[in-house]
Amino acid sequence: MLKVREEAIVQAVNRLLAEKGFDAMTVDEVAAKVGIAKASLYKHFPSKEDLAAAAMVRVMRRAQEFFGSLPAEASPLDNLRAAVRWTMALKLAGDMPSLPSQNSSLRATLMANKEYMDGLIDVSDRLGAWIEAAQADGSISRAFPAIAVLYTLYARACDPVLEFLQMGGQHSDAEIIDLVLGTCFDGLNAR
Amino acid sequence: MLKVREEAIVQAVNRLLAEKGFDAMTVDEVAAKVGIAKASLYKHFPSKEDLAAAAMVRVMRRAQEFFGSLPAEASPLDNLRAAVRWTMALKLAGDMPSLPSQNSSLRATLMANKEYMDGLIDVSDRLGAWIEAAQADGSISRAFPAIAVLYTLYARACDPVLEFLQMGGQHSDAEIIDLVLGTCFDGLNAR
DNA sequence: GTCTATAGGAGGATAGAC
DNA sequence: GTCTATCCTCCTATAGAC
Repeated sequence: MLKVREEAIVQAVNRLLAEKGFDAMTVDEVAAKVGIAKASLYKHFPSKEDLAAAAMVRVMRRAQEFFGSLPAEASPLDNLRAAVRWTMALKLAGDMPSLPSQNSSLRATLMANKEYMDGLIDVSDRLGAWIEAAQADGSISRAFPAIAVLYTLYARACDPVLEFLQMGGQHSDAEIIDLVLGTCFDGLNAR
Repeated sequence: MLKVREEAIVQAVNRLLAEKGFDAMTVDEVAAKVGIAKASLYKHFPSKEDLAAAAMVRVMRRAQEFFGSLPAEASPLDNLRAAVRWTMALKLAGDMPSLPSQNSSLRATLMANKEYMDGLIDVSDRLGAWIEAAQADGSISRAFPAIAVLYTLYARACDPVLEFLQMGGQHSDAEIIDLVLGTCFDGLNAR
């Protein structure tokens, strides 16, 4: 019962974080969306920052589940592309929470959250291993440090190009994903 | 005299917008940075949104000046790469103001600002012309709609990869620019 | 046009009853 | 654990003297 209620809270937080971002989201909105009083929220989560952290933990878990669903025979590059596709689909669906990278109290709460940090490290390790394997087999360029490739992939989760193209209304979500995946892996230059 | 004072204000706003973003920036900080009282600020600019708009007008003007300084013999692709370089250098130097794309009162103020809108349209037109020329001469891939290319270039102005790499401390600003320029134009895949 | 002082309101968090 | 009612801080914006 408690778990169900808290899942509903975190889901509402997730949507609001995706829609408006952390700063613009208010705790009153979260309470209204869940349909409970604000004070009740604070019985479940001690602060707004912890609400956001719970949403991040949730999305990290979903990423790990997605990784588990990937076919074993896929190449490292296939896995990287699939991961980026999954991330962009989440964002286009309005389910990718977005946090400001500069907010320090939020950063502190996140980095103190063991579940989030463990998930982040696990996800980064898996992506990192695929990146190095893909560079070893020659599918990803060796000109870039693996960490730069990792950051570039992570950045697709908050790429404004996605929402701009979506707002334009000229392309379906699937087309947008293909487009941005193309610019990301193939580059803007003609091949 | 008034122009000098206002230029100092806008410069302070520009720095603060680059450092903390619009939401986290307070008018008190701006006043403190300039060294005048907050009420005096409001004699020059009617609102916080107008302060941000002035900073955006300034950066747009600087972009137009930069375009004017480009050599006439440069190819369209050269110009595009130079523009992205300039943008990223501005961001790495802490001089690229960053605004939340979802704030509606800010959007309204920006879109009501003729000087900003004219600058934005002029910049977009110049970039758009280079993009189409580069696609015509075969240097930029024709697989992407010109508007998607334009968005992709604009997005380098707020690319988190830049600050992440900068925070890592492993690369100089020049190396970071080369790296991200490489991922942007050449793609992650090996060529 | 600069200042001090303050209005006005939003929003995070808590008190205390049930 | 849920509610209502409130506290308190921060921040934008303005009043009014000089």
